[in-house]
Amino acid sequence: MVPKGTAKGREHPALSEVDLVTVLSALAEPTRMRIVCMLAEFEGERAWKDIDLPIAQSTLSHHLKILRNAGLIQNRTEGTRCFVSLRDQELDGRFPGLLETVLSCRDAH
Amino acid sequence: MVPKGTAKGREHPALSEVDLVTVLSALAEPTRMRIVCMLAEFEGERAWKDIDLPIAQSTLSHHLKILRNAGLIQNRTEGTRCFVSLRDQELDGRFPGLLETVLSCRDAH
DNA sequence: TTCGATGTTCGTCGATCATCGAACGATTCA
DNA sequence: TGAATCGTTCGATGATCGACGAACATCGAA
Repeated sequence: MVPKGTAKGREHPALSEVDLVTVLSALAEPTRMRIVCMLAEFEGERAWKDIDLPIAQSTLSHHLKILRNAGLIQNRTEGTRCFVSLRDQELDGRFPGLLETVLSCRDAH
Repeated sequence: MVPKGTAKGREHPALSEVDLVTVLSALAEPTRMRIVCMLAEFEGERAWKDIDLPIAQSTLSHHLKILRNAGLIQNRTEGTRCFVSLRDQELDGRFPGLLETVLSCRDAH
């Protein structure tokens, strides 16, 4: 049962099926926290390639998968390119204030 | 440099030295989340012995240590007994709204 | 069709983690 | 002093995690 629209196996779970602990686990890792902060600053999509961190491509893909499974981000494919963005609106519906609060705590250093 | 008041090596870090990711990591585990929720419901101290979960004593002690190191809880010794409570006020000073938001998200199932 | 670019998946490695029982240290009580 | 209680620490075990390179799949361009 592979989704037909996207050839690559990226799945975005319904947020109703996402657990709070899963979200916190996704955020409880420095690299992933950086990614989420980076996406929050840009208020929109960010190209996959523009996420430049000192890690291997496969490692970045791994982290993005975890963030995706936690309902924190979503992917959009355009040809061979890929764009990433936060699911902040939906997330706020499921966990009101959570992402905003975490990000504000993070901003305060 | 062992604290003299408490013979057992329980240390409570200054919240200024606690990292956000550390707090999230501490919360990102089902058993520890249950403990924090349990303490939040009681608005005050809870006796160590009254934290009855289906885990071994040593495991519980381990989880409490992690919560302690993350600045989430504090211990008070009275004779041979031990009482645990949230550091919610201090925590709110360091990470405004964080604990409250997380707990409200948790309450909402 | 062949090539290059883009992400994902696979297999592996070392590190960290949750869990337990056993041993330990501190304290109270007899 | 001796015994019991309470909580921590130690050591071991199996599971999970982050990291990487290599292989793979998809798509656009030549």
